[in-house]
Amino acid sequence: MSLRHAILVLLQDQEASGYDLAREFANSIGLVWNATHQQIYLELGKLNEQHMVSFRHVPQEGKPDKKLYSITEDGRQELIRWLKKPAGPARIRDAFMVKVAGGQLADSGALLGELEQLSKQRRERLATFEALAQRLDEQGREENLYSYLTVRRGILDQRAWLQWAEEVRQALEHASVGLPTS
Amino acid sequence: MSLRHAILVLLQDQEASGYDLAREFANSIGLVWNATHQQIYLELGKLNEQHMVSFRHVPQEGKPDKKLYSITEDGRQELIRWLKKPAGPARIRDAFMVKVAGGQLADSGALLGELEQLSKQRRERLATFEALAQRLDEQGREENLYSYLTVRRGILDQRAWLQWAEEVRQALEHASVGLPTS
DNA sequence: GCGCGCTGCGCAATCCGTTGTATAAGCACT
DNA sequence: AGTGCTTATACAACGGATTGCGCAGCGCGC
Repeated sequence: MSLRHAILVLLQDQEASGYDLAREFANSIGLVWNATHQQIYLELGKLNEQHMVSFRHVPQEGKPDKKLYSITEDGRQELIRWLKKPAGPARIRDAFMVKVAGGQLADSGALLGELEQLSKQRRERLATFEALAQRLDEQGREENLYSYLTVRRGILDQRAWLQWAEEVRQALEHASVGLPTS
Repeated sequence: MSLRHAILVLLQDQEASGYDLAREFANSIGLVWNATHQQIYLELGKLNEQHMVSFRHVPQEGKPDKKLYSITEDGRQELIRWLKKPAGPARIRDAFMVKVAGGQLADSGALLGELEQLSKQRRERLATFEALAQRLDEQGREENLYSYLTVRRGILDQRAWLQWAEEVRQALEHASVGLPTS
């Protein structure tokens, strides 16, 4: 259970609403830990009850009011405590990979189409991360060291995936030559 | 929910016991989809009720009896149906990455130690995958195409991680020069 | 004028997944 | 003789995660 810790890490830099956090989970941190808005709102509620975060109401015009959360001293202590003990093993659930593994039964054309679509998403993400890395570098890499390293992980991950996708594309195009396209 | 589909993919090649599957989930497929033995036994039970797998009792001496499961025609149909529809997004839970992102509060020394340990595991995995890839290649890459591509994904993933780890190591060693080790 | 998408919050039900416990036999080490 | 690992299966309890639903107003395009 370290969704709470991921939230605390994000709140360390700046106060944020549940909605803000949900967006960050969909982008940057999403590469490493994902969560939906329902999960985040629930966890923020629990963290508040346990005095690890506090919030202030911010009325807005044209938009719904929001709650801006910030980390408390208790929250910071909990984060430090958690950082000290070894992290649990990384877990993944990649349905597309399962499909590739079972590819004999699949339609190569459909698989290639899906691969193209995912590649497009990965290329976009790569561009975003590269821009972000450059920005952090210009601002001073030392001050943003941990953010910079996290983004680097994202970049290397996207590149590795895209390289693999290229291998798959070539292999499947070869394999589907002369086969029915259906 | 595609633990069931991962199981069906594995059973496509050969019949296996719950224990066999658990081992495969801990190794090869574990890179892509992980599951514990309890989860697997439970899912096998459900798959059996829904006539997607069948099993035969195999009495053993010196060891407990086992149930060897194989995929049925219904199971194969379900797999094909699932392969046709687009895969859900990949999900990850990497607690160590969360720790790096929140690294300002952490002890660099401890983080470096954990990094070393994880690197060792990754290097071992890389060696296993490289050996497996070579074996598949010698047996004929065409016949084992989908297994080969899955293993390639594993190799590229480990290499990318190790490259990143090297960057982190250098950055943290720089950063911790002159700082208190506590 | 109508639908769609974005911003923003939240509840409820159900399903998935983890953790703990249990049984049972052989083998290796101390 | 005791401890712990491996093979092999399984139940029960709890907590985490997904899915479905609901409210609410603004802006954009057709």
